[in-house]
Amino acid sequence: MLVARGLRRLEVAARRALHGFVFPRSAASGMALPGTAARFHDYDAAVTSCIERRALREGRQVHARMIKARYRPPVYLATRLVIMYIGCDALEDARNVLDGMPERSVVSWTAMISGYSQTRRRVEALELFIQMLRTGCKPNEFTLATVLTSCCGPEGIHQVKQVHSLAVKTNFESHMFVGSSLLDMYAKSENIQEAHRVFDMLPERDVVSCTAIIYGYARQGLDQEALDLFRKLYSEGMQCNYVTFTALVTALSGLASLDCGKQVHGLILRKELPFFVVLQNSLIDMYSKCGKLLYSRRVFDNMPEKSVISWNAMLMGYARHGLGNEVIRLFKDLREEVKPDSVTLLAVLSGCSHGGLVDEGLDIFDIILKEQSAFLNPGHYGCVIDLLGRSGRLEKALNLIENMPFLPTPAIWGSLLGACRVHANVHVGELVAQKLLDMEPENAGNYVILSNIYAAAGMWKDVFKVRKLMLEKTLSKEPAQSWIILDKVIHTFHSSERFHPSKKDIDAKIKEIYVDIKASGFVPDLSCVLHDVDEEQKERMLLGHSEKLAITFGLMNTPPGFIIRVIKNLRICVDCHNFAKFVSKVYRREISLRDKNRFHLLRDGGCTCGHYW
DNA sequence: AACAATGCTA
Repeated sequence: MLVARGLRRLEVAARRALHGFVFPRSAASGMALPGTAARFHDYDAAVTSCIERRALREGRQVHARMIKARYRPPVYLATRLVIMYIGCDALEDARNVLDGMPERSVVSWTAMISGYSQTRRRVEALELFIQMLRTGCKPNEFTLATVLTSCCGPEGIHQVKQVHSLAVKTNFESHMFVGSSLLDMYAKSENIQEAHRVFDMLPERDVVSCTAIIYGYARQGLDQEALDLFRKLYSEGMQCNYVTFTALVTALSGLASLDCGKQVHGLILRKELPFFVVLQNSLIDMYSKCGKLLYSRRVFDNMPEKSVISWNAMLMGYARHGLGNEVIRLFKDLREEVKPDSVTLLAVLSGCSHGGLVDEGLDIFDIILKEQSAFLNPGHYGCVIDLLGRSGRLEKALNLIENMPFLPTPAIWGSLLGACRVHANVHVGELVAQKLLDMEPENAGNYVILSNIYAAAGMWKDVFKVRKLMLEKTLSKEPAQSWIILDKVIHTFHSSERFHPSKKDIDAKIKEIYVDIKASGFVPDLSCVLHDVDEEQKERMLLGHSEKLAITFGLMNTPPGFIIRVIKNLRICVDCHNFAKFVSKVYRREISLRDKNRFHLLRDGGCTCGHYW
């Protein structure tokens, strides 16, 4: 029985994955309606049949027949009606039946709460749950597991804690379904310690709880921890299904570890799982974030069925790598297969921006404005402002911000400020910076860019003013770090790294490189240093940047001709970008640099970003 | 009646 249920769940999941959550409905009516003299068993059989076939129209007829015959269904049968309506996505009808019930069972309440939960109507789910408690009905393990999935709004953590305490009182805390849901919700509200504590308390570790905790780490960006935990649980014999692998692959996208990614992909292939769109989508994304677009494309091309997300993941991959023409080509193919959504449009605009296809991007934006403007959100405008900024049309960008149907977000102003830096426009830059500093006075990055703009214009007095402002506010930015993966070992570097075991060798090598590239024309960009120190010290500080250390380490530890893949957690600094360009030329090495936003592929002194990022 | 679930830009 249990096994059969498990298999059905799997099948349901597979169908959902394949058909994008749309269940096939029964086509023709094949059921005789209960007659006027019908009794409980006749109605029960009819409603059950409708539940199984998700036959809404017939269900309504049965319900109407009951009313017409003045038949008052007992709690059980009325509950079945609620379940029937929910299964047919007719939530309002279900609610009407529930509200009309003189008595309700735990099952009736829970079914309705579950209906709201599954359709993301969280507020209604929680309100109904509270109403249920007020009437004195005691929740059971089904209710708690269900209602928890609705505790993920902004107030989520408080709600989770309340339901948690209720679970403790009712002794369901360690119930597998309740516990899994609980740990997942803690993880979703960024409370991974508590999530792990709940996980450790569960009587056993099943696929769902293991997957939820691994996903929890991956979602927080604790990718290394997610991978380590998977390794541990896997060696302890944990069961895996396609959701587990989806979680794992997501963690690997964050780590950008191509070797681990390939290894896990191999493991997945050996498991001979049936086809799941979701898992394949995560593989497309993983390979593109590891810098292997060819593999992404191979996964993409081999999919027997694609969802719009598959296309979007592939588009984003091309966009991240600055391959604008590929984005536009794939977008054309996409429109013949699926309906674009707002993420598709974002990917296309972002692809045009990263690929330097300014006019093409603006044309596409015009078409979108005419045909699908309902899809547009501030993000799309952000991409277009970036596009205008790239081509130096800063006034136009400013104009668009003022006339768009949204309030500008800090990110949008930030994008324009970056453009002002690239095009050395102090006038617009000051204007934009003023808005931005008002909105996020604590964001150190904005001060840095403004001071870069002043520095590029030689306005040293103003540079000093901005620095002073920063010092007064004692702002600190997220510490920069870069990493490189060699032989499946992750080597992480921080600025002015002091603890790496190869520190001495790296220092020696970086000085050697410095001499070589300077001889080829490299000039350090001192405006990248914001500390008020003398020039010699500035040069020394620049050499300590984490991406330079990682590149140097890669150059030392890989054979000639080997591509150096470095990942950075923030945007790459101008001086380091220049450094990498010269290294690629002088040492004849390709360098793939993934920063927070995109890939830079440096080859023979040039970069795929076109020097705008 | 119930737990985990892919893509998101400057």
